[in-house]
Amino acid sequence: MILIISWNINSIRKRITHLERMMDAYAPDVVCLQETKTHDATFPFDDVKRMGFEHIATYGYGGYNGVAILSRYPLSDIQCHERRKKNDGRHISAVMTPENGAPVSVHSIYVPAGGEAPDPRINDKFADKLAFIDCCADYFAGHHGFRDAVVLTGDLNIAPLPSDVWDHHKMQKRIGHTDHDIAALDRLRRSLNWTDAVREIISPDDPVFTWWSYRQSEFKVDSKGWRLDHIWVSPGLKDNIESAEVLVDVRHWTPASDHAPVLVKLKT
DNA sequence: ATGTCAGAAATCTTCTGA
Repeated sequence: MILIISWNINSIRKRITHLERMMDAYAPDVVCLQETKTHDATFPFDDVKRMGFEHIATYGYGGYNGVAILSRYPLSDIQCHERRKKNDGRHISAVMTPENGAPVSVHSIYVPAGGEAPDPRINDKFADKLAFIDCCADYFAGHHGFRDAVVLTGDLNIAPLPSDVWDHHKMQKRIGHTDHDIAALDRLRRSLNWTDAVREIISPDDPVFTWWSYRQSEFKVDSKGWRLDHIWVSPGLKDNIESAEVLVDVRHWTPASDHAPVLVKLKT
């Protein structure tokens, strides 16, 4: 069994006690983080190692972005990926080898949010988001050697299904739920014939959210969110999905990240 | 336009990104 968590932590230094609490409560084997918001020089390596995660891969980018992989098991072939010719701390991967299991390739990805205007012709940030996703799709399509055991995780900043937002009609013109977003995410999904692990377990008819805005003063964590964070598996792992859930209660731990972790268990 | 966070650079506050 491999227990994987993906979490946009919104500053690992601000959230270090929450990270420890989550490790204790859910005992994951590997944790993929996004928005660590720290240079590698100020990454809290000692704290994370003390939690039992001695194998750490980080790709920091100062006060913004930043991704990491924290593992109980050895990591090899750590790669910080340049995407659309920018080195801005948005994609890291490593191969994790469990004690009594086969190696698994693990990816932690932070897709650009995309700004406000839902038209890539006038909104450079949105065009950059779509270009980033296409670069990831090209990369995975060219890496058939890893097809058997790959896990893609992260804040993909897209909610693809009507049940992934709290009001499908209202959100169709909002970045993250536009036709452009959904088409781009589908191109990425087809790049390696990925399976959306959460939707294998939870019916596509049921609302599932991983993000709730800080800006809604009366936000209801259970009812008014978006599913922006995902864990996908390659075809070779599709039949290994044992369970999947969003750790909604973590969104209530103050001071909270605006994202809740996603947890998937894989049979090995 | 608005709401609320986090980090940076420079202060007792404003900016940027989300």
